[in-house]
Amino acid sequence: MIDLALVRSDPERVRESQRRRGDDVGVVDRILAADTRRRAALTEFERARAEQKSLGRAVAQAHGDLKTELLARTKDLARQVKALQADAEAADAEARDLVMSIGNVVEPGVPAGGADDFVVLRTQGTPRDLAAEGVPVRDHLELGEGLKAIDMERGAKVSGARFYFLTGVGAQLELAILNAAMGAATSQGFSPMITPTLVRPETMRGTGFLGSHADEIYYLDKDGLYLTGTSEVALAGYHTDEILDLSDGPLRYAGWSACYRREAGSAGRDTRGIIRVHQFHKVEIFSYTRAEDAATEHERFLAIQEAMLQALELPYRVIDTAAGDLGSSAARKFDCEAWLPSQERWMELTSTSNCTTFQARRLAIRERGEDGTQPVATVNGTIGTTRWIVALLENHQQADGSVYVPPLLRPYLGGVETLTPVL
RNA sequence: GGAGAGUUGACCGAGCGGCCGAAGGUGACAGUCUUGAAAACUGUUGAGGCGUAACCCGCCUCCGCGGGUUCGAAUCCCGCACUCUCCGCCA
Repeated sequence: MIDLALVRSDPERVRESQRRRGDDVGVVDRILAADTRRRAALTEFERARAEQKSLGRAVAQAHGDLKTELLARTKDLARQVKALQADAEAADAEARDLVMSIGNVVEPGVPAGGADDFVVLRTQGTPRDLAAEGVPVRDHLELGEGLKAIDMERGAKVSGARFYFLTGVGAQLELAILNAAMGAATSQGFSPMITPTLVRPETMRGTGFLGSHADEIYYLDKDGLYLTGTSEVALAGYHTDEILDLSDGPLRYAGWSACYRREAGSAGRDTRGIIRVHQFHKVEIFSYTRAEDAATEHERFLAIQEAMLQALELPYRVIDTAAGDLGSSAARKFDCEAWLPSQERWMELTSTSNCTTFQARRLAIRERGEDGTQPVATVNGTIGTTRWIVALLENHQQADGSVYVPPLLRPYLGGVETLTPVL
């Protein structure tokens, strides 16, 4: 939820944000109109209510005829107050719905446009020339099957399309990635967390995921619970309705969880292997910071992500996502994309979003300031997922179908330097 | 799944249908005292909103959430969520 005060004081800034996102600009003026109605209705209700209260106090002290007379007046007033309250509540709900309907105000510097209008900030490492090395390019599934690491067929048999088993070294590889990520996060001061993956509607709504992406989310009708697509949801909900003490710096958490995604709009895309699946694991870092420190924290997240990818010796590029491709909560988003040799394209491995005060406003998460409280900012980012297996297998493949293991992961794989095919 | 008890501010905890946004305590902050600290004493200390752009001030809302009764609800009634205890069931 954006700041209503900002809409009032600087509507043009909000209009510009909507324009860059490619969203409805007219909503800004509808918000202003609704807010005017809301305040008028509220003032009227409050005036009537104040009268009712003072009359009520008089009733309590009056006796006899005077009391009877006063009671006659209050009855009518009570009806009036009730009606005015209903008006005020309706006007408030209307204004609130409108404010809730728009995405976060994008940060200055965010490229305008849609999914293809990202800006490449830098490219790190060089994709191998596999042909020159005499390595026949195998994709991650072929490599994974050779290693007996990935079993798609049985995944489909048991659960359907986009499900899989990780077996043997495949399972170990995933645990290695996640453990390395958890280790990196804790050494950077993030508290390790294992989070719930089923959440209440209020939590899902509060984190901004029930907007345009609602179709992406699994819902358990019998229980009224949503399956989360990222531990960001639980980590953001963790401090709902709290006033935090950030005087010792940001609160930093690293959440490990299974993630569930319906992939409703992506039929036919990335159908081979484990690039796009319904269930995977992820380690997510998450910070609650002061609003003025959020951009710095965001850069910090990106640096941690890049350090992970470099330690895994993966060639990648960093993109600054265009406004139209941002989630509703994000004011700015950086993705790291690794090279995918089998498809000769870049594939997203990490994403980090600065949500500024958008989520915190919805979830009522504040900090105590000089005078009163103010909403905090939230920042989130990926530092390890199942999908990283894809990039590792493909980029580190050898001519014989074996796969080089970067040193960071070896401690989790019994010290081996190479994964070799099972014949 | 069944039965019972509970949910009040940062925390503990009292609360009669009518000066109750709520006693008392703890904590925190400030002051007095002290070379300094502790102790003691004194004071301050919830959130959201409207008037209003800001101050002062005034007003409204909030006692788990949502309804209802009433001139008037933290208090009475109904529903829901959550917590705890016991029983049952399953690990």
